[in-house]
Amino acid sequence: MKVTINDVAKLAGVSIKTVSRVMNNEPSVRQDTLDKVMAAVKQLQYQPNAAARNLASSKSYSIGYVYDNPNAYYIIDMQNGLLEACRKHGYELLIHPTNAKSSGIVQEVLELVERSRLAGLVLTPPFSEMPEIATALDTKGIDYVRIISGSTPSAKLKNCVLVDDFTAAFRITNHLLDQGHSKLAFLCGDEEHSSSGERLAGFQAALTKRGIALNQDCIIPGTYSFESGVQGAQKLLAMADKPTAIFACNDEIAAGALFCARLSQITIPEQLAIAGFENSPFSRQTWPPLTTANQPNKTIARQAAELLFKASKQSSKPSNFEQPVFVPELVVRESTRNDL
Amino acid sequence: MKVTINDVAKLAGVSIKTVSRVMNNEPSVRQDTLDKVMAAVKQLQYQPNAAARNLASSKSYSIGYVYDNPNAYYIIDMQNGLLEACRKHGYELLIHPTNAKSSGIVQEVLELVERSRLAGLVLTPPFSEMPEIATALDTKGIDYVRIISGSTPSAKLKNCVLVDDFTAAFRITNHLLDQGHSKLAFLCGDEEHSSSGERLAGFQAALTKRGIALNQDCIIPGTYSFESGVQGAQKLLAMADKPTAIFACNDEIAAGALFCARLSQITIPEQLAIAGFENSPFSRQTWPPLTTANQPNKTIARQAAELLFKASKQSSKPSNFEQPVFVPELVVRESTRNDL
DNA sequence: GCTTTTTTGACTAGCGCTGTCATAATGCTA
DNA sequence: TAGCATTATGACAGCGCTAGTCAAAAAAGC
Repeated sequence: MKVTINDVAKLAGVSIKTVSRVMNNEPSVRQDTLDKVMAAVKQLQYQPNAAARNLASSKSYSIGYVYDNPNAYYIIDMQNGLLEACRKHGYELLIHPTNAKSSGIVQEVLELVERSRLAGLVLTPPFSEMPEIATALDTKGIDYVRIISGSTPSAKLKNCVLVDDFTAAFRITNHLLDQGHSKLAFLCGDEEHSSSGERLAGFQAALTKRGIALNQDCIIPGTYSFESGVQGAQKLLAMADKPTAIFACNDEIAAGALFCARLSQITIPEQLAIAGFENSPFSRQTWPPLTTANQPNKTIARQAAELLFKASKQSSKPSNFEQPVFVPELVVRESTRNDL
Repeated sequence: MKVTINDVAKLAGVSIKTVSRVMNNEPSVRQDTLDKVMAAVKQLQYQPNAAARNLASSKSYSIGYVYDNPNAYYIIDMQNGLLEACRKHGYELLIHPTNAKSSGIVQEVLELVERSRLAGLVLTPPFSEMPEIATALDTKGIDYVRIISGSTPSAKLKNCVLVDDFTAAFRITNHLLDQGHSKLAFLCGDEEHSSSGERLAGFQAALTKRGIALNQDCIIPGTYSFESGVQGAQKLLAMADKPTAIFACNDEIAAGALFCARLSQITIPEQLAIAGFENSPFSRQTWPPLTTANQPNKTIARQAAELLFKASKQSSKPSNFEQPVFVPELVVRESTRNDL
């Protein structure tokens, strides 16, 4: 029933210690003994007891995913990506949704790591952008990888996976301009998410480059939610000089804007173009479908986890970090295509 | 730094074993020693080491959630509900998405439990409806709770949380009939999910009760997906004698039907009423918003976990199971309200 | 064939906790 | 208040594994 390291050792005709060496990828094991052991492992379907391992080595084989994000699609994608990497490397994933705005958040994260003996943490916005968390983790020597908005790797951004929101937003905006729009508006996401700021910056840069003036009233603060999109669009559509194109900070906001436009009997894309960001499933399910930028969350998450594993294995080399950069690609759909 | 049970014992002036007793809510600890220990625990912020506990007791403090469901909102709600219960009882949650249709699924689940030393499993459709899984778990003596479609508690459905899809569907259909519709259609979900069958049964029962004939061609097989809704609606709208109301098996299908109707220039709800099921966030985000049935997934999940904990604590009493029944409530919105 | 290097094994000592069972403290009865 | 039944507490072994130390064995090098 329960297979222990002993059984494997016996079957392979080697000592416990050797099996242990194999299981922990220690060097100085000959190829043929390694094969013998692996064969026995496979035959017995041996799975080392994580608890015992953990206890004996004070290493752990699980990582944590801390998040506070109302976007179900985002979370699921992230989770699946992390899980994929975890399975590959024999780790477990502990999910920890929490409230980013609670006062004891740093303490909470620290306790989580300690209590569950985590090997490391994957942080998404807004946690990945909270310096107090990074500092606390650094101090305690806890490994972590942040998924963060940015385009240029740098030392300060060690252990980060970057998502180049700026460039993606720049391209979306260009697309809007290419459609002949000149009165553009921007619906922001939560301001504590730097992605919102980056996307806005990309938007502005594109306008500037084309020499198109931006009415500052057309930048509407908001949150990453459908409701925020509805309200933001309401404000915009109430303006005397209505914009003809809206760039929403994510698909949910865009869907809200679409909803509002429909309420106001405005046709999309003829009277108003709307673009979103993220390429979440419902950007395909609105009517008309949304132009957006494809943010490969699952892949991003997988990379983040891989980085974390790499880090915790050679935790001595701190500066040698890769910093993958993802640039979400433009996806054009009917919500902006008035040329069709 | 690292607080062990030893430190607590010393500070409280008792033996390690007594602290252990307190931590495990064992009886026969006097009130005053209990207080002393609790004080020490609080002062040191002691958190028992799960790995050591696990190893020593061969009990485990984590449960698994096995799922295969493309519906992000559903998963997130379930997860959050489970997590809530887990936190309350000091358990951890291990999530395990997988493919229900893979051939080795029973084996996979069994291995999962063994490898991760799980205290039990929460199963949602379609896993909760696979007899081979229930049998395998029973044989191995593994605790589990199923979330399943049904209205009447029974011995066969021990360790189940029931969702009364039949009654909810009956009510939705009644609502449709109350709006004056007589040509109704039904868009099914995956047939391996019994919820689809139950909802269809409720639908049919309501029609029968009112003496309204149902055109069998108006029952369209499908899956729980947006695309399926689009395709299903396409078929219905191509019929010579179009239905005037569609009951979709869930909100996603309904959204797909809505999408299709829009493509066909059909106005909702004037020319066609559409109802969904589940009350997921986007039932509020379509245009017009969807009439649906509110399925309290988070609460359901919490209950399921609570049941599981109860079961694993007193695993000797098998028949004494509660079987909570949830009846999703009708939520009327614009997609069916042609009286307004 | 002999030395050097690389692999392997036997053994030991925990990791932090729980289970068992013996012992001590307390409560109860007469 | 002795004498017994209870209840509360503690000593100790051990869960399955890792890690370190050496020593023995095997392979490689000259």
